[in-house]
Amino acid sequence: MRLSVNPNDKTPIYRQLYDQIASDVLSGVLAPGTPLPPIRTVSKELGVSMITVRSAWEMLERDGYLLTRAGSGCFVAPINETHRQNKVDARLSAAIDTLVDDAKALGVEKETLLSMIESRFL
Amino acid sequence: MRLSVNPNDKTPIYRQLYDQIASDVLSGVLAPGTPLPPIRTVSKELGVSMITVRSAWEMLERDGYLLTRAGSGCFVAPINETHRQNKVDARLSAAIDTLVDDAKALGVEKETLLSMIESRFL
Amino acid sequence: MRLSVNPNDKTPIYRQLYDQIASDVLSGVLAPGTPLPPIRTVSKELGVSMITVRSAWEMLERDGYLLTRAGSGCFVAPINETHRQNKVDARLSAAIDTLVDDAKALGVEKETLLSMIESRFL
Amino acid sequence: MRLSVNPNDKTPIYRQLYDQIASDVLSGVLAPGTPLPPIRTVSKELGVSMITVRSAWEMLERDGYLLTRAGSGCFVAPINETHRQNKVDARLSAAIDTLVDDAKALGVEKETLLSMIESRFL
DNA sequence: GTGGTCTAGACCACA
DNA sequence: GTGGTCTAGACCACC
Repeated sequence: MRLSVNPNDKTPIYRQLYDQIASDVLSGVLAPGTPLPPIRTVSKELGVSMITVRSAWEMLERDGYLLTRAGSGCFVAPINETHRQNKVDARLSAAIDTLVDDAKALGVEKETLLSMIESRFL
Repeated sequence: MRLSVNPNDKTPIYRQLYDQIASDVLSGVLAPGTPLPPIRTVSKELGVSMITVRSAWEMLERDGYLLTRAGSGCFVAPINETHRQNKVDARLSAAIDTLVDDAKALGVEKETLLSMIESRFL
Repeated sequence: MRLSVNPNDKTPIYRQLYDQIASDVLSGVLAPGTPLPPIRTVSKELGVSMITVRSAWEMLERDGYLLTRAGSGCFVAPINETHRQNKVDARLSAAIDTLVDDAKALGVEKETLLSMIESRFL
Repeated sequence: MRLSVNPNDKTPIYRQLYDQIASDVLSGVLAPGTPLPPIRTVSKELGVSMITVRSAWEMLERDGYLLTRAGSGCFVAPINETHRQNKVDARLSAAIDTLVDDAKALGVEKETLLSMIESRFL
């Protein structure tokens, strides 16, 4: 698992961490049961405060991506395959809706948009 | 021109205003030279502070979407066609990059993504 | 709205705050749209850190009890009546299940339990 | 005696063990004098650390539920009938107070609460 | 003025 | 060792 953080990005650090781990869980890169490195370790390696890391972990647990066992650490939560698929769809759908609405507002044709996307998908 | 604002949305109000007007200018819905309603009118109709409206207007002027003529109000700025096209492309490109990166991180295939988008484009 | 906190209680302070406000929203004591006092004010009055208060507020927003508008403050969220009733039921049901399981494990009869409860309900 | 443990539960493991045994002693399922399995056995069967089991046992001994005879292991402590009844009452009373306070805070009527409880007691 | 985020410490409970 | 909670500051964006 490779975590990285861009402090200059306008999206909050804890959000960047959340997104990376959530993606890895949803894509299967992080298998259920996998232990995560201790908060303090992540904190040191990324050069951010423990609390910032914790904040991301807490959101991840709330949303069902992680399980934490006090005293032993955090683990990737088991996830039902249909449930996983639903979450992937939901996440993509939201992003797509935003993009499509934007394209419509700008008066961009469907074909134009699709070809732009295709060319980006390498 | 129809402006609307959702105070509960997480995106700042001045940003919501900015985006709507910028889109309308770029798509041609608002033709160059079109006068905008006075700030105080917009402020009252939307129920937001004049300061908020002004900050959106200032940003739009800074980015070349509006012109202020002292004493007569704000007008949609003239815009060069290639310039317009560049801005549309830039804006869409950013959104597309985000979406494509997200799709990749989630392990979604190009075909799946394209078909999802196409179905949304009604 | 009267908030109070007991630092000696084993339940975390942010949880105590959460419970009080959630109850007041669910019972109707806090009507939708009611503005909450600023975090800093609550923080000072209760003698706890701003962050502790924020943590409670954040949970409340996540769970749909509060809406926050950056720059203007936090407000009690609108709530559908059936939704409200569901939440009340869910919360009581969980507490009841715990109690009944406990009573069963201790070998206490239904009648005994009911009379104990009735006598407490003044 | 059936002990079980859920490591994902938020209540500490030693507490889960404590509660189960205390309940069994108070309800009479575990009669005074009954020997408990050795700590190492419990530890292996439940997949938890010996230290965790020992800390539960120590707490149970401290609270008068168990007796340790050096060299022969742990046994359920003798218990006076009135003493037993007092402990049962104290434990239930605390749980009831919490529930009733919660119900009051939520504006739930006594009758509603009692009927909810009765229906759960099958 | 408001809330949102972050830091650098600290203490406790749990395993 | 681990995570859970809390403090006392700070800076920023928004209204």
